[in-house]
Amino acid sequence: MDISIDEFTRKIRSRGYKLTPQRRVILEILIKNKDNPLTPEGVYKQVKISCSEVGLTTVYRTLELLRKIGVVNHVHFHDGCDRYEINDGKPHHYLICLNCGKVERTNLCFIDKMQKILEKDTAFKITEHCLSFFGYCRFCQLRK
Amino acid sequence: MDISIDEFTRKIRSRGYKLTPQRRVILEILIKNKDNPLTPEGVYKQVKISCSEVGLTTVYRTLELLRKIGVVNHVHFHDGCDRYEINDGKPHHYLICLNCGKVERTNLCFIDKMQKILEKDTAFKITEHCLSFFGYCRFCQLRK
DNA sequence: CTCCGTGCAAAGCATTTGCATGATG
DNA sequence: CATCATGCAAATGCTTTGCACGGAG
Repeated sequence: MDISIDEFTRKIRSRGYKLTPQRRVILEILIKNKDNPLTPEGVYKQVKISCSEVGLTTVYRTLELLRKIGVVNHVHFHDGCDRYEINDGKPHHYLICLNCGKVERTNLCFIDKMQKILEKDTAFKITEHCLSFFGYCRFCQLRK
Repeated sequence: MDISIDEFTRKIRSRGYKLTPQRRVILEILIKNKDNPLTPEGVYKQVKISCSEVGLTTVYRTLELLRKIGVVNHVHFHDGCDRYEINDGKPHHYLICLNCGKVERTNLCFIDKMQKILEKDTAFKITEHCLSFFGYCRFCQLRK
């Protein structure tokens, strides 16, 4: 287990933010779903399932806060809503099937290399990136 | 000039879609803005500037149509709206400054290679991808 | 006591849909 | 002239904001 809640709570506190029960619950859910980027609505539902109570507004605000301090990443599946995943320091990239919606994760990555070259070439200081691939999974290829 | 409107209109017609004046205007605008992914609203404004009349709904529908037949790409800048750019066959990737919003384009790309390996490893058939980098441009780095 | 965080309700936008009208091949 | 495309208005859905209440230090 390379993700600990303590590590993240430290990060939150060190920035002067309080670790409220709501923030803790949301963090736990994100850690539990580390392989599955959740929408704010998805986080909200999981909160209910775990028998806790957190307002949807708070979910939105917390996710944005966590993103700002680098605890979660922002991901897009082109389906009209934002998704968030815990940032464990490894690159996460996704394969999204345009037919069945299946999502596969891959951590194959040339991005580090690409990022370094880009930073040198452009003098940009890169802090985040977002990469998703879209296409058809092996089953949907057959079904067409 | 490596982008011709005829090339795209052929693509549209060959799929059984009609080439209406509205679609033509939108195509022209996308070609004119090939270095600058536009939001549907942005396309709509450009239409007005060029003294044409196209409903916003039609803009949405046309962009989605063009995306489906591979004429435009879908891009995300994490700012709450979709963006579209003409697909000239070259990879387009972006550097988005989180401070001033400046967007730079780069076509440095390991994605082709990455895509081939991914397809082999996962049996996914990849048809699109979306890659953006976020960070701070050289000016905003100094201003902080 | 002062802040910061929360949660409700309402507002704000981007996007989609229903439907009657209009244009195209 | 049948079909597909358009455009308005309304609906939808995700996200943000205003504001009063509540809790921690």
